[in-house]
Amino acid sequence: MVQRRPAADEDAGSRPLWFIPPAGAAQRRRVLTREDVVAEALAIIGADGVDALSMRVLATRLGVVPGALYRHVRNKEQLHDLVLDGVLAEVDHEVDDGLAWTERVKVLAHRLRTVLEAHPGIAGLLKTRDPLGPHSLALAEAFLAALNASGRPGRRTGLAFCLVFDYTLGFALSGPTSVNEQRVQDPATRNKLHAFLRSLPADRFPTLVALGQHVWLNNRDERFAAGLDVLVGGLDASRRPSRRARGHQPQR
Amino acid sequence: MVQRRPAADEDAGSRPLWFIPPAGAAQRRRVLTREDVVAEALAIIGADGVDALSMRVLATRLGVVPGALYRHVRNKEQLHDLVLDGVLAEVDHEVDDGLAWTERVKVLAHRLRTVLEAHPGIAGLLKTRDPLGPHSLALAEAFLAALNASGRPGRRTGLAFCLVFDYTLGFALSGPTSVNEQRVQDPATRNKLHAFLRSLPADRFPTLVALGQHVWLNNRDERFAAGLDVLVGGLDASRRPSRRARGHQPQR
DNA sequence: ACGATACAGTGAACGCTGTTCACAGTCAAT
DNA sequence: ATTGACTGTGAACAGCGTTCACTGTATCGT
Repeated sequence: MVQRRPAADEDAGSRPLWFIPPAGAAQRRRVLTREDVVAEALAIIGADGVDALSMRVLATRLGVVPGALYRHVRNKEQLHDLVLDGVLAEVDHEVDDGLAWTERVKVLAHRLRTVLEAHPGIAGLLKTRDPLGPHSLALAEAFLAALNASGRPGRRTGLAFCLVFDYTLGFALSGPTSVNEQRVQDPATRNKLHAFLRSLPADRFPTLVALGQHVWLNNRDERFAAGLDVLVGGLDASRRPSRRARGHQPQR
Repeated sequence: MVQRRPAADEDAGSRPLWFIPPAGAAQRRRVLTREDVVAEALAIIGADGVDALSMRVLATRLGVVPGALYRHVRNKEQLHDLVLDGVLAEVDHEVDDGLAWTERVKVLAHRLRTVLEAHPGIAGLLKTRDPLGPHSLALAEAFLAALNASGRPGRRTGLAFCLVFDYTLGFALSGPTSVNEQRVQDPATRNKLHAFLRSLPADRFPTLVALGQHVWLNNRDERFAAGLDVLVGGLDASRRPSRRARGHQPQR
């Protein structure tokens, strides 16, 4: 991060220093590797969010000119993909087999949310780009295995997987740094917001006036947990397509 | 869109044309109004998505220099807010009161998704910015009213609202134009993807190998409908906190 | 041991973005 | 008729992702 260019001067006099780094093969020639680039990108995102990641600041922090990055990464899109898999690697996908499948799904979802929110902006990348890296696949495997234990047919398991994954991603996407959440965190602005809601014309927005203060709350954790409970509960209730869970057929 | 600057020359000779436009008061002076700007921005987004909306192309299409836009809009963020409310105005929030609350919620969610996906990228704005414009509030009122008819306490209705809204937004966000979906729409690439999934090491990814082809499918409509059914079904089952729907408490 | 070769990094440029600011021109009111 | 308010102009600033001819160095084959 400080001086990238190795001080080759001091060794110019004494000819052979072949001894010191025999490990690494073609490692010594390249002062910068793709791993370095991705690692520094992860550091930037972890510190200041994904918006702070520009090729220029990344290059500067690596002590290099912007164009040099393109020797290791095709473009910023590919950098995003690499970073994405690096982030998903932080999600522990090992779960206790003794737990019920519902609990396993919940644990995994909570872990995924935690990691995503620790890297602001990452969820936005996951929404549009596909998780096909090794770590992404491992996580998908864990989710699928848990859901598969609920004993539904494969096609419905696929739908359930998409549902849980989409929900978690969507939730993490409007992270705690969004305007939405910031506005609700500060008690003063939250009170002003509640006052605004109550001041709305009661004939046009009766339910908003009455219940608005229950919607805009500083309760991200509760919201995620409650939503996940409803969701997994719904999945549990629709394991076998009984008369209650009609309408799941792939018509249309 | 063509010649914005009015031909003021032809009227320079004959002095008073006070007769023609007495309507509009201070309307004639301004050749460009905020409504014009927002309308053109909506047209751009509707045609080419939110990424195609830059101040420069917007200004060009209005026959104006980029800086002129800042007379009507504080910055691009505010433009996004205005555009957002304009899009949400397209969602019809009238629903038949005769329907069950579950059906009303589903109808509203489907309408919201349709409108959001008709304007690629809009869902991304909704996730971070708050919907407090008049049309946004009307839609929130409709959702809340339907959910409130389920007879749960106010606090839980608020949670249910967030859940349904977040789900719909999250789903619409990874719209049909995302890489994820594009990859699955073309049968050839979809088959390659399925082959890749089957080719994974079965000892590390057993469930993925077996069920992967049920996850990556070209079934957005089915996915949304099925997810919404599970979700609303879960909400229906948890109306009264019975022994089945335990774990909704705001612990942690 | 030496010349050929591959290649990481350089520096400069291109075209794009959002935004600002002094200025010009025009309309409305005084 | 003069003043004042205000919209649109033109140019600029700083930053973005990306490309490309070039340079220097480290490695390989002879």
